[in-house]
Amino acid sequence: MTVRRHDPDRRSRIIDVCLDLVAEVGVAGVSHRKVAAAADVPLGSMTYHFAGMDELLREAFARFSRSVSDGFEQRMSEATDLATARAAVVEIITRDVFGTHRDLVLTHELYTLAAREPAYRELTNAWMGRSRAALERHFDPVTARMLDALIEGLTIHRALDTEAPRHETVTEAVRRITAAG
Amino acid sequence: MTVRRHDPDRRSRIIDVCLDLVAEVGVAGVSHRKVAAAADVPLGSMTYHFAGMDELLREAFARFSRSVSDGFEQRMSEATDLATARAAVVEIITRDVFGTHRDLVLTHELYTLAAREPAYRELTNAWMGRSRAALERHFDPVTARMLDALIEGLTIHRALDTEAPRHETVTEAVRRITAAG
DNA sequence: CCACTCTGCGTACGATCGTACACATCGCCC
DNA sequence: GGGCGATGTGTACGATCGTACGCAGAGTGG
Repeated sequence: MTVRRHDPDRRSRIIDVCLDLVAEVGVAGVSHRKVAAAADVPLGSMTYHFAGMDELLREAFARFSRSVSDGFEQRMSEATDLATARAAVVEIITRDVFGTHRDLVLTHELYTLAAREPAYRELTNAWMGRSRAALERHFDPVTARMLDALIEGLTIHRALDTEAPRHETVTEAVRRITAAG
Repeated sequence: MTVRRHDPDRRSRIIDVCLDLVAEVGVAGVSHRKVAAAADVPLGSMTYHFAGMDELLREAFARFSRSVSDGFEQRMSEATDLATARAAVVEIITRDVFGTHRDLVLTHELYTLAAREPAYRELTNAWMGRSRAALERHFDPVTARMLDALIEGLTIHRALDTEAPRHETVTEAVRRITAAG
């Protein structure tokens, strides 16, 4: 016995596995036992590292939202002028944000939690704040707000509507919003 | 004993109570027992009227999405020209859609389910289809698409961001999207 | 007015859940 | 090298879950 006595990344690995599990079965479907099994750690390790499921979920979604924001900033920072900034936004909508099914599901799980519990709303607030800040490197604040909302709506409709908006539609929508008033 | 032998609206009442309960504690938090208690029906009545929790949830969200769509169509049907149509969209964003906390939470719960299970995606598809059709009474199809996405994004950001977009921002965003290309 | 069917209910069962807690093992300091 | 915190683990408990199932009444045809 006594395998893996020293496993310093265990806590972090649990968080990652928890995210994968949430993506698969939803917040409603996760349990300490399932996470423990998926992460290949004993059940007692859950209560040792996390005070409860809430703490684990909050840390998991904090990590998730930070990573998405990182990608967003990265993409926007590569733009140099209006044209490339517009193109970056289109890229974000059609590729980045919900590029994987995992990200799509996790985003909605987070929104659902945020809609009900203020603690999670802090995460979405920070997320949206960073998005807007990144957009404001290229657009005025009001336009950035609109763009951020447009990105949100288009990505959701891309994911949840069988007739996804065509690429030209996305490009045109970004053009209209970013057209000088 | 033997109270309420004849109770023809029972099934419908269970569905309504289930929606309220989901709004309160989330899909993750509902159970046959809690719904039964809230609806003041015996536990056995749950399995009698519904094959399982899935069936109950699906019917509940079908009812919810239909009622939201009804309100959307109602609001858009009252518009008579471009100006009133634009105003109607602004009204929808700033008042109707997530006017109540209940609607906000239920919408996200539904989206979360739809992101993972195709059965629920049929509901969101129908919902978005009806929204677009209502918008197309006043705008061309491509613009209707963009508008629908914009409504989605703005309502979400209104709900999940402490710094909600101001009313003029919403008006301006609608104006830009609906400006003739 | 009896018997039979069908609607609806109470309860009980096995599974699974979160959490607590006693115990094993390791690294370290004297 | 021997004791002693610190770290990590296994198990057991009470609660809650979905669901099945036997039974009680009400309605109805004869």
